[in-house]
Amino acid sequence: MTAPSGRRERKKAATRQKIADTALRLFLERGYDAVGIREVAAEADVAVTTLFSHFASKEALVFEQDEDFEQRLTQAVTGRAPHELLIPALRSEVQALVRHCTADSAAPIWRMIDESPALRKYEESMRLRHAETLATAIAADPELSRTATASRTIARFVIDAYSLAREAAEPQAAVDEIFGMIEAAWEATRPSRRT
Amino acid sequence: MTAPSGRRERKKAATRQKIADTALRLFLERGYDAVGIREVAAEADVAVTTLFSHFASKEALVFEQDEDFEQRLTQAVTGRAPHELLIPALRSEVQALVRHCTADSAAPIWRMIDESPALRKYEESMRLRHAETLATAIAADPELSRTATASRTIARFVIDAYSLAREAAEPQAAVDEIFGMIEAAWEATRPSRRT
DNA sequence: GACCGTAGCACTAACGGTTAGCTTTTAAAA
DNA sequence: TTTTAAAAGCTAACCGTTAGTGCTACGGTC
Repeated sequence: MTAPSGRRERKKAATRQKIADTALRLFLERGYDAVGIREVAAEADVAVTTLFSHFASKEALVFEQDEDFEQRLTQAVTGRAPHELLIPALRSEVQALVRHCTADSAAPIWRMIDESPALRKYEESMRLRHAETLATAIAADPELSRTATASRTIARFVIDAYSLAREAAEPQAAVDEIFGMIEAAWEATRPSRRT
Repeated sequence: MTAPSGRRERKKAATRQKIADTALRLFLERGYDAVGIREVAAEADVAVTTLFSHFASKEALVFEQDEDFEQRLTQAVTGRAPHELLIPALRSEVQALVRHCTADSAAPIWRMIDESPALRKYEESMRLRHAETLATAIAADPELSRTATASRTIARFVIDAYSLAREAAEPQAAVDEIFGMIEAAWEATRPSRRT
């Protein structure tokens, strides 16, 4: 029960991947709204219930690897070198993430997302989850020692930076501009010391 | 056609109000998820299609007067006294909004919202709409003259302040804390002058 | 006051995402 | 091998939402 040793896991992962690939392909070919769940399931040769045992909702099919995103952000906090400053670390991670999702190859997917209200909504609440996770990581860092509110706030601001930059005319420049503001906000929360 | 003169409008408004009141009552009595649209319509004595001609979705029944919220925020920008500073004006407006929705009388409604994922999602995307509206108001103010990105960013931050403070242990204090950060971020965007 | 145009509402029937209940397959453990 | 439980399947339904179609009554016009 504690040592899951192989084949079953591989098959499950394969099924999951096949569903995700099929879904994305159909969505890009004919539009997200024009493709039904029953159709995706049929094309991936699985039952509808199987599809929903792998993905919580139709929208989740599109944001298949959103956990990567979440982990990269928290990694930027928890995995940074000793005494490496928080904001610059987050800035370069967000820079990378924005570059990644404004790349030409990702364009059709994001166009699809922007065009579907359901997908936009889903992404928005995903971002809030990510902000909460990031806030927890920031609040847990003993080097930083900020209040819970300050941690949550900065986390939100960082996620906002990602979201705003992605939609800006010049994403890279927008990241820099917004992080200038975040840097200032962060400095304003520096706890007063007695040293 | 241009002079809507009375009875029809009153009847329509009455129907709308009756639906909203009935829905809210049922939702609070038995829980948002436990009450179906068909049931709300029956209790309000209208057809389901009528209900949907007044409200775009089930969630919209709960956020009936969200336009007030939006207008109060933009008013805080466009309607402030000459030379009155932007951030303090927004701060007191957000302070008022937070006080309003953390009042005891509003508690059951917000508890209901917090407990329903659908309602949370809906509120989240509502907030993004509000942020965009606010951003437009800020960008349009000639006294401020900030970039489009800076305007959007500050607008997001302000909406974040509202949302974070509402959930904080001490909402009023949280507003002050977050607005301290926003103030700093805003200062960082001050356009360089040649005076 | 009679006459249209149309806004508001009703009804039925359906569509699409999602879930519950129950059975079958199949990998892993004994 | 036998047992067990996870993974997958099928059916049938629930619920929010919408299309299609008509009826009714109000508002403006002659």
